[in-house]
Amino acid sequence: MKPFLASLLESSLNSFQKLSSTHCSAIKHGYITDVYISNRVMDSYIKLGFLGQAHKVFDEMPHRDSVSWNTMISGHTSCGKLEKAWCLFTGMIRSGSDVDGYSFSRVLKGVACAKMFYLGEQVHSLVIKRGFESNVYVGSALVDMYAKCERVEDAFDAFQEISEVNSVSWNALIGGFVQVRDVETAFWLFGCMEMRDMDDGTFAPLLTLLDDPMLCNLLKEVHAKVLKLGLEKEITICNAMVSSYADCGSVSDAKRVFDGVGDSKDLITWNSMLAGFSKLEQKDFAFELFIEIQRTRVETDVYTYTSILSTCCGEEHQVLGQSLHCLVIKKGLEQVTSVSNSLISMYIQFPTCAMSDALSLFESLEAKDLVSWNSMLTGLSQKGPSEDAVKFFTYLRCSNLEVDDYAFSAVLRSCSDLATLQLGQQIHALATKSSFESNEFVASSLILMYSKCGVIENARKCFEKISSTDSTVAWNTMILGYAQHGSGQVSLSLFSQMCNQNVKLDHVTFTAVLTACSHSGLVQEGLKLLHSMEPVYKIKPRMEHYAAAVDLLGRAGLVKEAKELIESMPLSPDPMVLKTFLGACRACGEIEMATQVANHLLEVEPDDHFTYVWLSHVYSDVKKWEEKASVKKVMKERGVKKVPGWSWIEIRNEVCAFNAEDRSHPLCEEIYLMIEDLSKEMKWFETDNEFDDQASLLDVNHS
DNA sequence: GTAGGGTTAG
Repeated sequence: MKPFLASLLESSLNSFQKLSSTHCSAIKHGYITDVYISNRVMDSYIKLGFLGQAHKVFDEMPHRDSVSWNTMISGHTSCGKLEKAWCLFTGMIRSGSDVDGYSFSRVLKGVACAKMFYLGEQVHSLVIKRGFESNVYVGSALVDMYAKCERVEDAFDAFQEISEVNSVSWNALIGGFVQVRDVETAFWLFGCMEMRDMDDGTFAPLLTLLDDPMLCNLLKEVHAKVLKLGLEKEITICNAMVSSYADCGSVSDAKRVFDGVGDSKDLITWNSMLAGFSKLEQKDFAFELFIEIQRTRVETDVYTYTSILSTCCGEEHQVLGQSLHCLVIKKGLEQVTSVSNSLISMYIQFPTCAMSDALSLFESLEAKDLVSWNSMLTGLSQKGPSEDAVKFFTYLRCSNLEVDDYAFSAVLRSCSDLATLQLGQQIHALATKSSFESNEFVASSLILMYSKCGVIENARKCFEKISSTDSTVAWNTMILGYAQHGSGQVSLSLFSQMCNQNVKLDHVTFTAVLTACSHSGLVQEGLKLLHSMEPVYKIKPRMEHYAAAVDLLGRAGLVKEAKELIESMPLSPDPMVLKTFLGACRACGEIEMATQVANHLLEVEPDDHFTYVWLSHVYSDVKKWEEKASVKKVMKERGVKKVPGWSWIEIRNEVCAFNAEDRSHPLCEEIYLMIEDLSKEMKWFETDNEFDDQASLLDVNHS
């Protein structure tokens, strides 16, 4: 009878009805009292996902053996119910049942998934007590538990206790080093492995470490090894490889691997390629692929939507983004935190008034996480008003979430924008307390904040405290800080240090050094840098670099050279370059040229108040009152209003804002008397710093 | 009847 029932149970694996009728017949024939039969019934219920039914059988069993306990333990661990699994495990010990290798490996799996390190240590001591540490199953489960808890040294110790390690033991150990992103050790261990032990479980996690263009050659070596071992058809390897090639910047290699998978693609293959296109700014390919996924009727998931939503940014994708939002609602994914976070950051990046859409999404999201908060905070710090970003930061601190490096970095950028030193210092103290002071992004924002507030020595201190010496963003910010402070030579010497220490340069580095040259009148140095960007540093000059160079020439009074530079540009100059040039014309008194450029700008950007105001200044300079009046008239006709430039000063935690000729302050008389005194004093100290007394267009800040 | 692996948002 036993074999009959066993085979019946086997055949009823995919049907609850068949299984319950078999169960009934087992009860009817009295076979359910048999431990073996009951264990099989329990196991089948669990496999069909009916844990409650299995538990009922377990509770009603007159006799239980180790298999009964182990089956129930793994039933609970595999669906994440560690607490219940742990109760069963301790119950098993109390009942005097024989705790064996199966029990340990299963309970350890649950502990690993829940990352309950302290429970894991307790199990480990029991493992030693009962002499199971050399058992490859138990040992590998221990390695995995320590690895998942990020205790790589303990994982290594447990690994060494295993008498005969196999590929699973190796993979679990390497997985630990992958998780803590210790590339060196992970690859060292990989080098120690025998070829025969390497399988898909070895390569897939290792590949996730290769996510930088600098590691592209290593990626190709690993790829070659995969081919050598004949593992190139393994889907997990292919999926990881698509992501790695994309992260290393090679979209063509990613696509080649993706195409090589043929019809065996699973959802992760599609999602990896989609994320790759999205990351590498191949937006059109991403949209095409998304449509192809729909066409092939592959069931999409959360990953598919987060990737495609992050592809939609900017004006051209606004309508598409909104349609995708509808699709998300239709699919019932709007309350999934990661999807909603993608929607929030998508709306924030849309150019037209999308902050309120983002905010209403944020407010209606039930399970907000740190990414949700930080997305909003970053949006507010980029689009303003900065005061709101600061308020939002205080709300975040009142929530039960821990403020992280993203949040600190964003709110400090708003402090820079507001130039509120005291508030910035308070947030600096908070960041230090939370150990984020040496984080490259937080430190860079601190550098920015102190530079903007004029305390360059504190900016330098923050720069010195950064843990990684190769942080491009930190170097860039420091260079820019000195540039704005008028210490161009210091900026240039930092730039050469950066080159000597092989810190990666990017386009921002050049904007910063060109600004430095511009503010310190280092014309030749600046031009040399601009012209060496592409041939020496392989970075193509962008519009902002030309604008900085035009500013450099303009401040030096070399308006003809500025004109020639614009004419020699490989790109046609954008309004920013032309506005900078307009400033140069005004400074050099080139009225005709200024009029020409301004007229062109008035055609391209008729709604921008900037050109009208500057052109009218140009005419005032040379007392051409009629022309000035006609500019004002056109401005009025077109309904363009001057946006006043505001300045502000922080006094005892309070920000006082004022603009030109402002007489609204109660202490106005005294303030103006003080300004008069200071002006007199300044005249005494007037130096030969001729390049810094002209307002730079690039520095103009409006609130 | 035991242990390991690939995709997302700030």
